[in-house]
Amino acid sequence: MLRISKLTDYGLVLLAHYAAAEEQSEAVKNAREMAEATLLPYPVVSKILKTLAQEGLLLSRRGSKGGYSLGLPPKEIRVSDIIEALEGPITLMACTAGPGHCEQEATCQIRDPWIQINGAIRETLERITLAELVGNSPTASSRPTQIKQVAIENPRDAH
Amino acid sequence: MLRISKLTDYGLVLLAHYAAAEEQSEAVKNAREMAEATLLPYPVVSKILKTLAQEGLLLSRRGSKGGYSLGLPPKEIRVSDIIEALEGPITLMACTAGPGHCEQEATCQIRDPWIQINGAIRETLERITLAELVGNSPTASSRPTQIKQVAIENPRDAH
DNA sequence: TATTTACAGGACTAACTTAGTCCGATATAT
DNA sequence: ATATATCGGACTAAGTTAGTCCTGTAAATA
Ligand code: FES
Ligand code: FES
Repeated sequence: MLRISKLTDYGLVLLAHYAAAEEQSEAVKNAREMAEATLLPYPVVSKILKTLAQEGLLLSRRGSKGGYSLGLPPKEIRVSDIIEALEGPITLMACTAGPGHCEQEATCQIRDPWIQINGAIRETLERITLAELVGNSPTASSRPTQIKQVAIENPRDAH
Repeated sequence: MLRISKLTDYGLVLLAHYAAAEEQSEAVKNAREMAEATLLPYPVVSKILKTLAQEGLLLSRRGSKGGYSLGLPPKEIRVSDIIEALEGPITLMACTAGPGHCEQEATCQIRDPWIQINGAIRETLERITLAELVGNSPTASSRPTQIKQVAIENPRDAH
């Protein structure tokens, strides 16, 4: 079903909350506050925020009055960055990750086009930022947000 | 990691073989022949072909000299059809499948944009056919195959 | 008609992945 | 000192996936 894990989904939701909080200059929120805001279990929220901090999407401050705040402006955090932080590279299948990952390589007819498809999907996710996710696209008021698709060049046409 | 299951991957590969076989008027191939061609275990191939036949992407003929052949011309089989046949609707997360699937709905800020993203990815996969996958796009000789991305309209701009 | 071939349908298992919990250590503010 | 919160990682239960196997049925052939 071509899915993203629940934890990653939570991560998106959590970062969206941080982006919204930042607008109201309440940048620092700890894991407990976020758990309450999202109705998610505290240990789960804690685990996800830790990972996001490791990956630089959040800044952490320890100790009393500690918590997390966004590590970058919402406009500079791409949806693809969030997904990659929580579940690694965006690859639909083993063989799109690089040579030697797929046992079918020897007899496979469709590796190259599939790599192109994978790239198109990844680029779609690269073109959406956290700012757009929470409705603060700089273009939002003037025209519809365009998530432009990337043209896929068929490698078989290249010669 | 945003993945497609191995079985679905195999299904793509198998259908690509059928598309290639059809060009050489060897339309009917049984599961054993396909297992040999792809180096996949016979039971696995058999299981996948059964499902694809159920879903109408392959036609089956039982008995001696039986086997499977494409149920539609390669140009009319979309990559999204194949994925949906083998793993159900293309939904990245529970909440993109419809209301009532996601426990976060009550507090969620990002459901609408996420549905748009999901749609863009699905449409990307709808625009690629099996014919293009095996290199027989009608446009392939004249210009690069363009997998056009779908513009995502931000629902927040709609009013 | 008997036999062989091949799909149909579905039960079943082992391996793997994911979701979620828990704990001891460390850093910070008061 | 003490309370607060993150850090880092181990751990478990539940769910999913990949792969196998078996019995039944349809078709071709001799
Ligand atoms: S190389 Fe992996 S499916 Fe083709
Ligand atoms: S994440 Fe499911 S409704 Fe928002």
